This record gives sequence, structure tokens and C-alpha cells, in this order.
Amino acid sequence: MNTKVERKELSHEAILESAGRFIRQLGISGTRVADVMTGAGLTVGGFYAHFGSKEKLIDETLRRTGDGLREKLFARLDEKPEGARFEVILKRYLSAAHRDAQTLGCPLPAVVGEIGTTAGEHVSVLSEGLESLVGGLREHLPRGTPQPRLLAIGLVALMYGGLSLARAVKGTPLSDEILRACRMAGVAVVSAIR
Amino acid sequence: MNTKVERKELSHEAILESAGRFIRQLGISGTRVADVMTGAGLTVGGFYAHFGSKEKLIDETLRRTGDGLREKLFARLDEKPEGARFEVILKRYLSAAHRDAQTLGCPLPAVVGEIGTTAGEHVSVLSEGLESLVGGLREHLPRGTPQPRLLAIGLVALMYGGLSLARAVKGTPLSDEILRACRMAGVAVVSAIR
DNA sequence: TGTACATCAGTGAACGCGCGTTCACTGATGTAC
DNA sequence: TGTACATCAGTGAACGCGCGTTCACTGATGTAC
Repeated sequence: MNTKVERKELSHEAILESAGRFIRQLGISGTRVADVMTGAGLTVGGFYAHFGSKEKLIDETLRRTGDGLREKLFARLDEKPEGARFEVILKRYLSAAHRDAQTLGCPLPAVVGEIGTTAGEHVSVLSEGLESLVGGLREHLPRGTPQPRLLAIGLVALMYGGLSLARAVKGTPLSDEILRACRMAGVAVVSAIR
Repeated sequence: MNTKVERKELSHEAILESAGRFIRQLGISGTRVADVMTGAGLTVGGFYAHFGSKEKLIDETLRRTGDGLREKLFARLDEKPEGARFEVILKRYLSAAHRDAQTLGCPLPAVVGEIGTTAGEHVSVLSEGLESLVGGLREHLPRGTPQPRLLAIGLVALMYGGLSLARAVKGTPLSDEILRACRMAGVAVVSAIR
């Protein structure tokens, strides 16, 4: 049997996981504390034994989902030829599967727009997440690419922008076009800079 | 003196203008009907003589602000050499001034993330706005560019993504870097495609 | 032109609901002796 | 080992506030005669 502390940690994880699903689907203001707890198999009242406030939960969840995204995005890249890695990342991020798996994928589209409005802490969590994403992508650019940081930033903006718009108009033909256009543009930028 | 009808139209315009400011600053769920009315110099109660619901107001405001954006973005381009027009558009959209003038500029960053969550009508309004933006940009690409629609879509995603992220981390050094990186990337894509 | 009535844009208070947060309580687990 | 007490994760109801929407009312403008 688990100890009391271990059981509490399991609940904690369950809450974070549930919050991750809600935040990516509905954004910050769309995520309800009560729903998150129900999703974790618990009831509302217990929430504040785990997190000081909804804001704290959001911060923690943003960090978690950001980590998860980068992990998936940069996984198993050593199998690929070095010059093609950034393209694999582009294709993963700008895939129809990623667009449709909103509960599992990148949290940015659901969250970026309302970050400015909400509590100040969220901004720095987002900045850190972005920096990590930029740093990771930069490392997988073709060796010797000039201005790698600036290029990585541009690619992140393109990827994020494409996914956001594709999700926003999901179901229309435009949505698929956006994904395709951004994959093409991403490859084009890298080839132009080199 | 104005007639009764004309006076009502003036109020209608004032409400739309006020809503435009709120929506661009705070997004859809962040915009309060009461605040919009106060911003228009009126009181809450009168709102429903002008719009059937908050949703209707949002739709109308999205159309208006979209029109306004394209007007400014594509203004006075015939003064510029034909091959440099898309670059002027890029610079206008991805400028620090546009990032900072959130109440006046592009409504997309504040709105795209929550479109999927809210009423179905908003999605088609957004799609139409995007199509217009893509169409407008496409016309200002260098003559003879291959795949102009796809390229225009990619550029729109890049511009939107860059502005959104730059606004989200506004105040940090990263914010300026994002704008610069996206202007650079935008120029690079067009040159690579040609 | 003057008078009586109709219209209707706008007011301000109230309604109802949703949601973050609090709190008294429960009951299972853990500890002391 | 058994018993009495302490701890504390989780429950469920209540509180308070914000916000979209409704509605009875006001008063200025417009119309009929």
C-alpha cells in the first residue's frame, strides 16, 4: 500500500494532468477549478490543499505541458540525418495530428492571447517556455547556419502562428492549407538563410 | 439637429468603437458589455436596443476591426516599388509601434485562441477575415511569384505568430527579437520561393 | 401655432447563474503507549 | 498486539462577487389634429 504522502502526490499529479487537458482545450479563463478536480476524480473542496490558487495551478500546468511538448517535439532526432532534423520538427508540429490532438499538444495557442490580461507571473513562465523552445530548435538547425537564434525564433513564431490559425479555423479547407503553407515556408526560410 | 435615427446610429458607432478597443486589449471573454457601454458614453441597459447579444456585438466588431487593419496595412502601397511592397507590409505589421498600439491594431492575437471555445458564428467571421488578409497580401507579392496563395498564407501565419508572441512577452528583450526575427524570416521566405 | 398623445433611445436597478474560494466535517491512516 | 488519540486528504455545501440579460420607467423628440 502507498503511504499517505505518496497518495497525496498521486492526486497532485492527477490534478495537473487534468488541468493540462483543460488548459490546452479551453485556455486559462476557460478552465474551471471544479472541472479540473472532477477530471482528476476528486471534488472541488480539496483543491486548495494542493495549490494556493487557480493562478498557481496554471503556472505549474504551463511549465508541465511545455516540458512535455519539447520532449515529444525533439524526441528521437539522432536517428535522422543532421541536416533534416529541423524539418522533422516542423512536420511534427505542423501536422494535422497535432492540430487535432488539442488536449495533448502545444499549450501555446490556447494560452498566448490571454497571457497579457491575466496575472503577471504567467508572463515569465511563458517567456521561459519560449526560450527553451527556441534553444531546443536552435540546436537542431543545420550545422553552420548563420544567426541561428534569430532563425529559431522566426521558426517558432511561424510554427506557433500556423498551428494557432489552423486550430482556429479547424474544419475548413483553409486549415489544412495553413499547415502546408507553414511547413513550406519553414523549409524555405532555412534554405534562404544558409 | 440630428434626427432620432441619426442619433441612434451615432450611438451604435460609438459602441462598436468602444468594443473594438476592449476586444483588442482583453479578447472576447475579457470584454464586458457594461464596460463597452461606459466606454461609449452610455449605460448598460441600452445595449440590447443595439445588439441582440454580446456574441452579435463581437461578430460585428471583429468584422470592423479586421477591415480597419487591412485598410491601414495596405494603404499607400502604390508609392512603393512593386517588388518591395510585401516588405513594407511586413514592417508595418511587425513593428514595435503595432505591437504596442494594442487597442488600435490587429485583433487576431487577442481573439484567435478563444475562437474555438466560443460561439460557432465567430469562426466563420474569423475565416472570412483571414481570407481577406491572405488575398490582400497575395496581391502585393512580387509579380510572378510561384504559389502566391500558399506563400501569402505562410506570411500571414508568420506575421500573426510574431505579433502574438511579441505582445505576450512585451517588456522583455525577447519581444523585440521576435519582431526582428519574423521580419527577417518573412523576407527570406519570399526570396527563397522566387 | 398650440395641444395631446405616441414613440423610443437610454437609464438604472434587479435577476439569475457561474465560478473561485472558504470552511466545518468525515473517515481512513498513522502514532503513542 | 491492542486501544485511544492525532493527523490530514478529501468532501460537499455555502459565500460572495462578477457579469450577461431583463424590465419598468423617464424624458426628449416626433406626429396628428
